[in-house]
Amino acid sequence: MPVDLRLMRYVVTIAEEGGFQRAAERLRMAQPPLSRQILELERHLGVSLFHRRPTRLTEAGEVFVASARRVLADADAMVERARAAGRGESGTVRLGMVASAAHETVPEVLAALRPAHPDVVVRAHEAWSGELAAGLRAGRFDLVLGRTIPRRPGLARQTVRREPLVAVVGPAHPLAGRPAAALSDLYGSRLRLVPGDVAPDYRDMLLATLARTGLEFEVDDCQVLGWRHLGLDDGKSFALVPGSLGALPTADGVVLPLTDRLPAPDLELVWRRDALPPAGAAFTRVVEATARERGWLETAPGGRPG
Amino acid sequence: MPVDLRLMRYVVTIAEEGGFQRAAERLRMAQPPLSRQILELERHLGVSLFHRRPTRLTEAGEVFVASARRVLADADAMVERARAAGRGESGTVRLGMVASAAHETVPEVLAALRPAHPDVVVRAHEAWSGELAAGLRAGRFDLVLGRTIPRRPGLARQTVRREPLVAVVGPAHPLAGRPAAALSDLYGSRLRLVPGDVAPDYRDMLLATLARTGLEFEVDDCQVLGWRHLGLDDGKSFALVPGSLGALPTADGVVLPLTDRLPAPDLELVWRRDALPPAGAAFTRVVEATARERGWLETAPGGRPG
DNA sequence: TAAAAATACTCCATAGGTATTTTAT
DNA sequence: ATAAAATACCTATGGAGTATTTTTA
Repeated sequence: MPVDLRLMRYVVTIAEEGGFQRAAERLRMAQPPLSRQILELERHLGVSLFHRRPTRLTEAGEVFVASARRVLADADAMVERARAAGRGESGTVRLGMVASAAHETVPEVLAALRPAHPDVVVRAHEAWSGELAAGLRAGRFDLVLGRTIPRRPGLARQTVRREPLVAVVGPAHPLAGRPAAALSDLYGSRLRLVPGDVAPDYRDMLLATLARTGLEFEVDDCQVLGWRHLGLDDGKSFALVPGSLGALPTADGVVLPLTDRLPAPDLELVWRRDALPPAGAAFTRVVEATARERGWLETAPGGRPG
Repeated sequence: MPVDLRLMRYVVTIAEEGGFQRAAERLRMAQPPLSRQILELERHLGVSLFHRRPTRLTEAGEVFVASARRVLADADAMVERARAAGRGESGTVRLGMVASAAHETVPEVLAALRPAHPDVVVRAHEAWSGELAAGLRAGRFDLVLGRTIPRRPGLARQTVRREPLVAVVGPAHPLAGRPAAALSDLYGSRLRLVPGDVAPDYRDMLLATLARTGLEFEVDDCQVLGWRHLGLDDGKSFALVPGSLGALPTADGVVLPLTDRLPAPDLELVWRRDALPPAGAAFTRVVEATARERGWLETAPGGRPG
């Protein structure tokens, strides 16, 4: 005979009402089954919980009631917590993101998330585009913020931010110090590019955008990964990065806005349609609201990439 | 539909086994009813707890399981705690005691109780015999340690300590400083006695014992109650107290052992047979053991009062 | 296609109801 | 004498079983 919550409620109610009859009324039942249930419970426990006539708790009954109150309150709270988790009000989001989102976009989203969903924990991991797509498919990420995550059936996405590309040159570069430059000014400089094995789609997208300008650049792959090791100190190399990353202080780079207003690939939030936890859904709603508030989606003057 | 412990056990087991079939086996039941119960629970909560094929917890399920484990452990512990309370391993004993027990007897009993029953709390109140008997009848005390509690049907008792009376005199009394005295040496001194309204039976018992000696004493009631205000400084008064109280340092008294070895009324533990809490029963067992160990029941040379 | 969960139905154990007796004040 | 709890017996809800279908990896 399991001691279940129903019996705990019975004992607590009898203790509160000070009698079986009144307790039975409050429990919307008749007195005899209540008496019988308690007697069976007492027999099962091997202790009597109540003195009878008048009805008063025994020492064991006091102990039982004290614990039962805790258990009942816990059980109630549990139901509410589970429902809240189902609504995405608590839980963990495993977020993968490119470096160009980690600098400005994600911190602003997290700042908006905290007051709205204080019990949602975000575990953010920075990774290259290739790793993001793979991690999403393998279930290591719930959500991914990236720029050229391939479209596949089963993946849902939402554009988060459109922004222009800016050039970064080393301090020794002839254009260093200029307030802005046209892409044609950089002709003859070498384009330092992320290697194809870690972000093939991003690399292809960037090269396609450049191809549309009609200008051809010598391309040189970065050997040391990371936005802080672009290798620009030779005075004749440049890199192209999304505008929101341009403000990031780098060890060897000087930002050079482009008058061409070349668009960077859209920053998108991507998730597996069949595996989005409720907290992740809440996260997407916050991202959407933040993007609208900050005007991240207003099309840049240079147009958007097709 | 109440979320009871049975359903919690189901969810926890499915989570642990990683599947409905294996969980059903461990729960000694068939798989279909288990599936149905979980589906109904999920419908009731408005959240799904498991992803199916493969079976894995949702965020809400994680929350549910974490809470359910706590609740189940609490419920189990509750049953054990209630049983322990029923065996007297925890609980509160409301003890009434005369001052002559508070000094030496009760502290030694409590010292023996603590290691044996660490969760039994004793609330000890010092009171005169009359108040002890009344408090016991009224249910204010579970147990009473007194010397002349009247015998009544429904009251159970157990002798705790037999000891001789000693005389106490003031520093100015002619016998002060003597190592001992015979009762006859005190002839002519005034007997300071507890007033009849607070301890009538004790007073009567003492006077009867004295009457059997053949000596008659002038009797003078104490006006200020308390063993520290015997009023002995006139140099011609004395009091008679149980021996274990004689060692108590008093402001105005000097102990004078009696060669007559007059027995004090037995110190007895008394309780209502119908209202002894389990912790009280444990207390009586400890008292009995302590009395045996300390030799409190060895009859004093002077014999015992009949 | 094979393994696992969901559906359809059936049954029965037990929580609860009604009538009555017992018990303690 | 009366009020409250216990006992006896009955009813029916819902939890569990068996057979089967559906699903997706």
